[in-house]
Amino acid sequence: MSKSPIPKPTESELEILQVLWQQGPATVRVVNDELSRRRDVGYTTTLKLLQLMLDKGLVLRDDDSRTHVYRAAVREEETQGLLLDRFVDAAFGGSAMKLVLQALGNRRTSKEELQQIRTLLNQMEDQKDSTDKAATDELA
Amino acid sequence: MSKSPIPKPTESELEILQVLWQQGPATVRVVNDELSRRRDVGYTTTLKLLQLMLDKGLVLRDDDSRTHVYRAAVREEETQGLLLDRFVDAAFGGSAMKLVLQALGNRRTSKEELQQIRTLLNQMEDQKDSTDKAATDELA
DNA sequence: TAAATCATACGAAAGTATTCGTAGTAAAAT
DNA sequence: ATTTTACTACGAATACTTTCGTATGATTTA
Repeated sequence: MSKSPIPKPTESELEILQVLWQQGPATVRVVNDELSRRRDVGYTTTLKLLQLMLDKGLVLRDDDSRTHVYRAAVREEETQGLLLDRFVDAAFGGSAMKLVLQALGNRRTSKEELQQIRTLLNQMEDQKDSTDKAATDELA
Repeated sequence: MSKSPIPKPTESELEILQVLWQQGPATVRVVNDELSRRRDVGYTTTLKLLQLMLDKGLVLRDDDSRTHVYRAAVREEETQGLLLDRFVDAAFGGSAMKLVLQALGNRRTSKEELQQIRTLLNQMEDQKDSTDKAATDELA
């Protein structure tokens, strides 16, 4: 069995996934109410989108009761990672570094956040060191 | 006169912009040859795309000679910044930090690149310090 | 100079995404 | 019990993107 070939969500679908990731399983009405806070969108539009997403395997639904409950079928980090890869290719010619520098540079970032990144950086360097050592040991 | 409302480039248009940013002004043929290195694309398709981009104001062209020369009308960093903002909203619910952590986390990044980020981080902290000090001075 | 090559313009088909109207039906309100 | 409200299904209109074929004309080659 191979992993399901779930397609890349479109922009609208992503909007819905955000709601489901944030709120957990929800009815069409709840999703639509949430979307409506941001922009004008008809109920049946949201319904149709959720139905299409069900077909694509992006969401699952519980239709035990008449009012169906939808939930995300794809994990947040995984999906974001996938989209990020594509985006880095499309907009930054594949250079994740350029993207990171842009994201950090042109933006107000709090000290706490900077520290968070620093911590991650340290972890990565540590790991790289041990990797390098392992590689050296290999050769010995 | 207000600034032109140049639309967000589509994925194909972005591909072309990448070429123009990298190579500088180029003919349709050059752009198409470059695109063809990556995927199968007809000459008139590239031509049409460039013509549409001209309409939208994404590129400019010099048609003094029969073989037109196109060049990007939008700057690379600016466009990337714009797209990045949209992407952060669409895929990361507006959290640039989550994006950066993802980008750094799920990827092999060289020591040099890590150092590059560290340097940027230091610059940002310095700037933040001086800003804080200025704000403090204000209050005194 | 005739034929082949190379270029642009443009219409239109094909593909994909988004939106909404309408029909049908179940549940709730009166 | 009848009316009103809430929900799903589905077709179809609209919009946007991408792709290509064909017409037309200029330039180069034989």
